[in-house]
Amino acid sequence: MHLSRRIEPLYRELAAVLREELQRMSPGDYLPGELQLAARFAVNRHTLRRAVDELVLEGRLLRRQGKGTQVLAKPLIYPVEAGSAYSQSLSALGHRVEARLIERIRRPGSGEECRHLQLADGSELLELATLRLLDGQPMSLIRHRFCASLAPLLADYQGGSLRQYLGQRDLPLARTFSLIGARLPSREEAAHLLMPRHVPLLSVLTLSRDPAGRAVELAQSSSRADRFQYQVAT
Amino acid sequence: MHLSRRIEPLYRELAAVLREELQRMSPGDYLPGELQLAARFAVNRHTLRRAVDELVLEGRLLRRQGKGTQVLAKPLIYPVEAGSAYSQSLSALGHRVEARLIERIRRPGSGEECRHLQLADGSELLELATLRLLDGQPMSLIRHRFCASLAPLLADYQGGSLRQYLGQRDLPLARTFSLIGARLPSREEAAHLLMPRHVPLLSVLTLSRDPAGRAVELAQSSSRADRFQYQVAT
DNA sequence: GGCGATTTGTCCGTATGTATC
DNA sequence: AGATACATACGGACAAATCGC
Repeated sequence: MHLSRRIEPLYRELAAVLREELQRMSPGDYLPGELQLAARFAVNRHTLRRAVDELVLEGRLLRRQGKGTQVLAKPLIYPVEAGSAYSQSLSALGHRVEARLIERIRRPGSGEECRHLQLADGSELLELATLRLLDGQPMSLIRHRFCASLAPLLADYQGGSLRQYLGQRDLPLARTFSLIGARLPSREEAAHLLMPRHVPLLSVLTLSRDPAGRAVELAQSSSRADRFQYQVAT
Repeated sequence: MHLSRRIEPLYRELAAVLREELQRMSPGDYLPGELQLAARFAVNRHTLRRAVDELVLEGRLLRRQGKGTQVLAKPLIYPVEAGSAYSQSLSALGHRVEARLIERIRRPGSGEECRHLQLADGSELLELATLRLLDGQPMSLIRHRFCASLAPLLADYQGGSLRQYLGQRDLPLARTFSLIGARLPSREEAAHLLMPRHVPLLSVLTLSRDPAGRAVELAQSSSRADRFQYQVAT
């Protein structure tokens, strides 16, 4: 049925055409519907979808069921000072920083978590999950874990800088070490961060201590690697 | 035709089942064929393929046309001190470290490279590319860039620890800063590192200075994020 | 809020191409 | 050359999310 032996599969040729056309579109624009595009290229809708899959995987398009497929902006990279608090270094650069609390749960800690926090194995932890936005764009997810005894102190936290919140309540924190890795996002993480599945997350595990040296917070931040770099000064 | 409203799409449920079953298989094992698996779960082959797609994207499976679909090894993660020399921290832990020189070229530096190295714009650079292996497994690619005037000093380098080589020639180096990011490998990088395209690289740009404070080496290391984490102590 | 219309998401069926052994 | 495996492409159907009326 195929007219000639193509060197490239059809869906990849389509992807190349679309990729080229995207450059003449503006971020935020919507692609024509799938049926419409499939008709234009005279291919089956599945073949067109497969082509669009490629561009979604490359981070160029965002698909939303019921709405359409949108052209994404080319990402900027924000270098973040690894040593300082999350919000400070960026807002100092004139960026608008937001932190939204998206989850607050109590649960028993894993062995490793309790070890880091110097708690007895299986101690109850308070976990807060926050979504960080930079200039309105979702950038990072952070899971903060505290000993559950700190729950009263954190009861009023609803968003904004967590470091500042704790500092105002006489619990200033300082980082003691960080473990930096990278991985692909889970489906939930990708959904929260409005990002494609294939773009890596830069993942940083940090342990923070109070002035007396007690381990207080174990935080796991996961940031879009296409928008973030961590800078470590020595 | 659907029996009930599923919370998760079928292909994701299948993926979860397969992911679980993979843990009882050994690296190198082949999955049963797609038709066979589809029959076992009583789904269409496309639906099964979609489930396997998920696991391939997660880096758990390797598909090869005509051969089959193979279980990949669960990677070990080596924490590496970000501040110290590459070889030292790992060989101290009892790992076998190798460095192979794979390229040596002279070329004009880009604006950014020259700026970091405090050279005039367009100055000639010497670039060495090394492949690092840990316990026989390729782990990292490093591109070292020096001012070309150092070429005589580096003429004899053929592999092994570069820091040690320079230290023995009265040019000890110390890191001044690191910029850490993550990205997916290029086709070439994936080939050198014998890794799948969808596993992220942890990428670290470091500038090193000699005891007099002169910027000497700009190094860009790219390490398999499924095997490496960087540890930063503060 | 309800109700279509539109758009993307999932699933099935079938056929054929291509790589490997 | 034949068998088997994955890859691509076509087709149809319905589900689920979104939006406007």
